[in-house]
Amino acid sequence: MKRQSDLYGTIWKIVRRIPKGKVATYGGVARLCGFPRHARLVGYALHNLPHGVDVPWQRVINSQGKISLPRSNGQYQRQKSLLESEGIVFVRDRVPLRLYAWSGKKVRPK
DNA sequence: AACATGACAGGTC
DNA sequence: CGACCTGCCATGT
Repeated sequence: MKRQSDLYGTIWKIVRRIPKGKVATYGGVARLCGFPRHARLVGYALHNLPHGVDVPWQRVINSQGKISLPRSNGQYQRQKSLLESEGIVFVRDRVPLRLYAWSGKKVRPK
């Protein structure tokens, strides 16, 4: 199989480091991977996540602290349930900042 | 090679 | 806080 970009592997590796009971943002994961501004790639990597691999994809949410999956088709509820079963609390569909694994500090090298 | 897409983020209004 | 626009960059057609 064509070894997809190592980027995905790196991303999955970082996502695996998000402790249970905590969450991280796409941008944050990208930053820790050493690829600032590749937030969309993180989403892409998780979307292409093969079944069976041990990656807590549900712990990654967007910068607004919300789930980035469509409410239709049960996708949204599925992720929410997984997080709640790990102790994550939602306040008006948002995860409190105190539950973030890493501070969402931004790096603006520009 | 050109163009469209996306599980995003940041800034503006 | 919400709606909108712009920047990003790997992927797929």
